[in-house]
Amino acid sequence: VMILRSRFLDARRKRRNFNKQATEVLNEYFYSHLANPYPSEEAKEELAKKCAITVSQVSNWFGNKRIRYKKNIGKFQEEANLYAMKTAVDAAS
Amino acid sequence: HKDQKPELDPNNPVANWIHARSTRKKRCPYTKYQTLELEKEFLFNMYLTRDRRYEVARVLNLTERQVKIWFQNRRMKMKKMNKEKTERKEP
DNA sequence: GCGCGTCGTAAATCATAGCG
DNA sequence: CCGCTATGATTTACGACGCG
Repeated sequence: VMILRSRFLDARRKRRNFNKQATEVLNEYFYSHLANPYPSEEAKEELAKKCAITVSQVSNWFGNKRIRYKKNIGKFQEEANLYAMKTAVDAAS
Repeated sequence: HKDQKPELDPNNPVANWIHARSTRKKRCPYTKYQTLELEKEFLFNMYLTRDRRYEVARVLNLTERQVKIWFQNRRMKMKKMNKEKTERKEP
């Protein structure tokens, strides 16, 4: 019984990657708050709405992003520059 | 020649991300048997008495602290699952 | 003060998507 | 089609803080 249930729950691990614009929104927030990339509950709800995903998924994304960024800052440097530039352009316009 | 960013250290922003625990046990995944028994116990009751916790820990070769924390995490998981269910029906 | 509760998270691990 | 890694989700383990 428990085995059946655990298989059912594992089915939730069926996933799709988030679409490009959702990832853009999340990355924009992450890199524009790089000194403290911990969105409040309200900010998470707003991001969730903009990305058409759940608040839990937003939390998962930030958890994964923080740890993976920290583990290898170099790998993300290019991405960081890209989003820093983008937000600078947005601020100018 | 220097941009005045009061709160941002461009070379290592991670240094400001407070959480940096050093003396923590490495996570060790429990066996299928341990998880199954913990789930059965959870089905029996979501909250442990002290005696029950001692027994479960002894039988599964876990510490009482591990069993306590497993139940805390399991309750959080259940809460999350319930929330997801109700949110997919109401709005 | 102790002891166990929740909440949010780090870090490791899991499972698969999806690319080359 | 196949291996590999990127990615989203889940699992242990705590710190912070609350309550009786």
